[in-house]
Amino acid sequence: MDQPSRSAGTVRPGGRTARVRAAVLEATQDELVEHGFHGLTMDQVAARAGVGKTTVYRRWGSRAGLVADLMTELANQSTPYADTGGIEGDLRANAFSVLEALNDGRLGSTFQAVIAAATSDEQAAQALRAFYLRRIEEWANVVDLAVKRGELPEGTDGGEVIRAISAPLYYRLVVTREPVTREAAERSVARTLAAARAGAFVVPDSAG
Amino acid sequence: MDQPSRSAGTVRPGGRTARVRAAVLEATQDELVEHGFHGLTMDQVAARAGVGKTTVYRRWGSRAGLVADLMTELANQSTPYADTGGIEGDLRANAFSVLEALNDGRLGSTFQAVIAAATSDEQAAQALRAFYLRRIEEWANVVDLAVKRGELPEGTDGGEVIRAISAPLYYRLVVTREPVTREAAERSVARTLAAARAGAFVVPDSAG
DNA sequence: TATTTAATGGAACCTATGTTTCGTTAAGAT
DNA sequence: ATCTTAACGAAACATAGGTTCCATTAAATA
Repeated sequence: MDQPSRSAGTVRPGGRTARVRAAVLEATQDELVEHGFHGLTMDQVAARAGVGKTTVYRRWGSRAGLVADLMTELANQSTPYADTGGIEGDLRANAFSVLEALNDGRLGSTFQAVIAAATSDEQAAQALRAFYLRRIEEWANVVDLAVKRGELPEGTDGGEVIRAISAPLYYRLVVTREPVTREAAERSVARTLAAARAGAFVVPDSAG
Repeated sequence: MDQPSRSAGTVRPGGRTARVRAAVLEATQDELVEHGFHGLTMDQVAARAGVGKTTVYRRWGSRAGLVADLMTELANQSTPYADTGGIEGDLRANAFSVLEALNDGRLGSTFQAVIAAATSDEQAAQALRAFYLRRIEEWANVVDLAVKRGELPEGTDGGEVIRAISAPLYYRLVVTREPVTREAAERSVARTLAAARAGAFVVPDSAG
């Protein structure tokens, strides 16, 4: 096979190629909603997208390649951090955006699929890591702003605060598989904020 | 096919049947370490276990069935909660036991596999949920003891505290796929404890 | 130790998944 | 408008993954 996903689609990305990609990613999401990552097949995706399966294999190579590309696509649509004027509002905005994403049929299924894929596929793992590290970095800004406003102690690690907001929600989604509720999101904010105010997110070697 | 994993192995569980199960679960773990859940095949497992593949299909039915059984087996080996005499020591003991498990080649691979399987298989999802809810319930005791000793506020939700200890570690393992370090475990304890002392884990309707 | 039959396992079998071939279509360039 | 060839897709093909059949082995019981 000619290199999947490398050569194909780069020289003439316009028109047909773009339409094929959109249709395939769309179909992939639909299939993930209905069958999960384990039940995802290249064949079904191709059929659903109205595209030759040869094309799907050529450009994406494998199921993991499909979900990795999907994740990359989502990364590009990432929304900027909120600025509500106060750290509590900002963190709530962050928690609720995660909450909504996880409970959205299409997005939630997609996240779970990529998480599953990433456990045994390096390509998917990288797409996943890239997505979250970018998102964390983006939202860490709200913490820096809060520190400047004097709402949180000097040296508070923004990235860690943002991780702490999301962690309990993903833990419920993927580990204990309990419903990810609005209350869970609110509690996560309250607890993270309590710890942050107590200085538990201050890193040893960062005093400016 | 006769009902997989229902009828088989229950009437004559001694001798050969037990040896087959042990060999198959052992082989499953080995395969998970080497190839991950996606690369796990019934065929390979059977060959590695030195067992007919018919047997594997008959008793476990699918890859998800294998990892679900593996998880059930681990649940039975679950160790009781620590009692170091202080809540900080107890929570550290909990965090370190999670840390060790996730960084252990065999256990870590197994957890990741079950998590992956659970995203699209209900049997695996149930085994996973059962394992963690049991573990959480078990360790929640250390929080109740701490409340009785006056170390934490009345009404502190033990299950939630234990979840909060683990969550950041699993989040790193499975979502951002960053290394799960000793420092991460220690930070998790410090932050959870700070929030707990501030009363952020007190549930509204539980004052005794 | 003999009997019954649960449980196993080799081998043949089948289907879905993945690959290769090659003719057709249309993007991009002139 | 014409040309070049990237990209697509139908169909034939290969094979790994999963299933069925039935003879063999050995638990459990007396």
